[in-house]
Amino acid sequence: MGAKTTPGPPKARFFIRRKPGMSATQDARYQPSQIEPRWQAAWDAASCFAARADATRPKYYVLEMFPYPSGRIHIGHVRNYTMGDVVARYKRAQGFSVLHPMGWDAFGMPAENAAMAEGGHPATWTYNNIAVMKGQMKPLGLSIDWSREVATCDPEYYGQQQALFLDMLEAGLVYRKAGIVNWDPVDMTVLANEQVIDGKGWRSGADVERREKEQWFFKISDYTAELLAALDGLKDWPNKVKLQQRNWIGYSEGLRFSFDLTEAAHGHSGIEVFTTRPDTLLGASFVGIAPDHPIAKALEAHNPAVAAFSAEARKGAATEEAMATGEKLGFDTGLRVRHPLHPDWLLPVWIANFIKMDYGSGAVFGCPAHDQRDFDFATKYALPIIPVFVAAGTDEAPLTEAFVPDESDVVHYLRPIAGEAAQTSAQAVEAAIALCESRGIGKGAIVYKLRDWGFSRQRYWGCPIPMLYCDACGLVPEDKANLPVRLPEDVTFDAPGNPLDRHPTWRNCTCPKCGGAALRETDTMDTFVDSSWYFARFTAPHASTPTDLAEADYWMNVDQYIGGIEHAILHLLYSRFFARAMHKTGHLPAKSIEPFNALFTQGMVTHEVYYTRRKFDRASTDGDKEIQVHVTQGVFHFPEDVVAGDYQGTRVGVLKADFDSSLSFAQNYERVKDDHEKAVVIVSSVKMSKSKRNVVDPVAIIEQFGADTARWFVMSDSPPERDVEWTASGAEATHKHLGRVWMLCDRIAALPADQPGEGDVDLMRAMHRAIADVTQTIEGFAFNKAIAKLYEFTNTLGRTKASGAAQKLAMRVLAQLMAPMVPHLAEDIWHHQGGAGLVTLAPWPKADPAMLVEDTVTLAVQFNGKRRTEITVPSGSSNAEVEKAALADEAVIRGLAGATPKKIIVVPGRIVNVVV
RNA sequence: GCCCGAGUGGCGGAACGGUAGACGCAGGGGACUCAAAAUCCUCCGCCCUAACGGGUGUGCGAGUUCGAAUCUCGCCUCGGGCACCA
Repeated sequence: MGAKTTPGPPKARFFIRRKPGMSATQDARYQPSQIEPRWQAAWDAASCFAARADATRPKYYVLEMFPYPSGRIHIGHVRNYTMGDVVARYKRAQGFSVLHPMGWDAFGMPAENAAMAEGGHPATWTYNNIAVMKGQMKPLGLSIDWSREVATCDPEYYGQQQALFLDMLEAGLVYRKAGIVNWDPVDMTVLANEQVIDGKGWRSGADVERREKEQWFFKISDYTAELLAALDGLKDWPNKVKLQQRNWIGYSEGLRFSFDLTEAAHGHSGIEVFTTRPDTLLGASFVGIAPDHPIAKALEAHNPAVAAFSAEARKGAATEEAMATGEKLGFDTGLRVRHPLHPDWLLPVWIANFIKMDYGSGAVFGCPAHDQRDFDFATKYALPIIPVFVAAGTDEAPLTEAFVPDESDVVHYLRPIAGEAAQTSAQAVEAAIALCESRGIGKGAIVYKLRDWGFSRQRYWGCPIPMLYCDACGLVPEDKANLPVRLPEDVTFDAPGNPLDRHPTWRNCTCPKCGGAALRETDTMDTFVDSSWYFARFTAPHASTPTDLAEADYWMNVDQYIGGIEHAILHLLYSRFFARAMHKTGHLPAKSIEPFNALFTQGMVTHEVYYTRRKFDRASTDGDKEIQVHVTQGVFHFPEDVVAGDYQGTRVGVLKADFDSSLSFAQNYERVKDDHEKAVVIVSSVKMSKSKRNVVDPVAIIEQFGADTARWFVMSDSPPERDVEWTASGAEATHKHLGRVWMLCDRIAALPADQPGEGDVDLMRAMHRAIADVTQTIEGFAFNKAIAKLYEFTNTLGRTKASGAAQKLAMRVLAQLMAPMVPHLAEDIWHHQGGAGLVTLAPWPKADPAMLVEDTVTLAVQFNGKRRTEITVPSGSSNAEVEKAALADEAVIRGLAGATPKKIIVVPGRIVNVVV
């Protein structure tokens, strides 16, 4: 931490003073390290957080996306789980029966990579990490029902996942087919389309190759239309997420029809295409097919020139460079098709690299005049460019680029198929589809970008797919009685590829159908399968079926789901599909096909980056010459090694090793500012990463300041959906504030209960206002505003002269309102103020509406909308009374200078506007 | 290229179309102290003024309105998502 005031923990340097009346057990200092473990033990002893299905109470299920057990908790985890915990504790106090579970997304490649790098077994690595991370999370005091903890790598979990798989297989939602897959050459496994980012594997970053392979698929396409339509019903999801899902599903409306080949080729008499622009059919100049189109494949087998071209086109399609430059490559097959509207009009058939086999039918008709991609292609290969329409009021002229107007713009059709000469393209498309259908040329069709989810992975550390290969019976599902199909423990990671393939005996098994010898499937499931149903498993984590319907019926749906925006597409779309599949197979009730009622996507925790520069010369070559080049390299520093501060308006730093604490920061900086190896440059906040060394370790924070400080800090200032910057001074200020609250509690506890005072009504008004505001802001996920209100109320309470009894009451309520954010401190205050039992179990306070009304109200007075002065009137004054009071005001009289106002607008409780 | 979102003090951020800058951080001044830390008081958008007070101000430009940070239109900048999708 770069604190320039207090570099170390706030220990022996505090001035300790005992006050009369201080309780014997209470020290004068706020010491979270003593308070926090004590109250955590008290919560455990009272099993405050065990979720019980209680038919007499409303339930509330709050869930944060479960973590991958990487080995250490991150400050982002702290923010994520604290948000969930604030909601859980608040809802519990509101009388809900709350389910707030935690588990581990425990399968996946890092465990295997660790086994490869360091030896050992993925299971050992994973379970060790879980133990460490759980140990780091526990001190946060999260109100989690740990009895429901699950790890997806536990056979108890993945065995039920296998049962679910078998049910889905039976329901026709799983199939196997050969297809072109995305192959990650580094991780040596298949990736889903969603896991390919800019042509690279989402984990390895390696260029993804296209390979043909037998794959297992989930039939997500059965639900495409529904998954799209149901997004509209998700009222409490961020629009951003719904939009991303909509784009991903990718809805297109158009016409599907065939071009007849002049001569049948390799058993094909025609080429089916899909188009969203049938209105441009008379602008056709070629038909393009994908290199993987069946006709192209057949030609390839007979023609080496086609084979050479296709090989080039396939290679190019996957590389980033090809996608960036967008170079169009084509090969004229020599085949010809007839235009459906004019059988004598022949069009050439080209193989083109920009056409994808897995969208539409893998073939398009090219209309260069109205599609930029086709235009580029036609220009390169000298194909005709025939305009179908022109902008309204213009004549036909040679095109330099494709003319693609907005679909709601009216254009003038030179070569219309149907409809008026002047119409929008949306109207023309509709008319063209109707005409084509009536003439038997194709059919209106809807096409989606979303494809089935290929989920087999050639890895060890995943859920085995419970299928067998029997010579006699073929592909056979494993008998449910034999589940779980366990991963073998004796595996090696000394060679690339899947260790299950290499295992000497694991594959050998008995066919449940015929009793003969069979071989197991060695592919395992994508880890996204594991996370697609864990929320349902939490409702009955130890049931002997995937779920227990009675429990699922009580607890589902997840009322509030909280997690990162990075899961907007993959995890959330898969989970929505799984919920439907689980309903179809009888594992979830109908109400749960949309499993997450409300979704909240939180921002990241960021930190500024500190670096110094190292300059040196390095030998290099320039052509044949040996030369010296000057190199500048940034050297990153950890926050705890830097003292940051302000120097002449710029935020800069000094390395702690160079810092002389007897001098001011400016003096320190002046000593190093001309030395680039010592003067620390600070760049604004970015996502924490190990390579930039701008990481803040939550464990260190908790040790230094306590869990409550960490919790309060990550909830304050920034709205939860936005990124929050972690600053050393901010964390320290938070700690000081909590210390002040603690001292205030101490002072109020020492007051005699019968001590008289004045301003009780004002204090009670402030208290009820605070209850109302904090309640409302927590409900709205505006935790930063809730905290601002708590600061305000604390300041009021700190200044009040009210009676002892009123102050004690206000202090107890303050503890209750703070409890969701800082539960340990709240318990301590509650205890010292004589609150009954645990504040965690106390019912949430209710604001008295009568106490929210003030006696008087202050109104601003404007002249023509500009604020001039303000007046105070009794609340409930009529508009006429307010107007009279305003006109009697000295500043208003002065401002009017004898003139008569044209109009006076009175907004009750808000404003008076005098129009002159 | 297409689709979203956001621009408010030195900083994080508040503001049912109604007193812009709540609350916090940082900073200035003061009290206490031999001193420091801690604590407390106080000031704090910018410009003019000794002060009272006035002007100006929510990325830029228009518009709607008695009144716009907020609504509409057009720009600019930044961030995010998708992308040879037929």
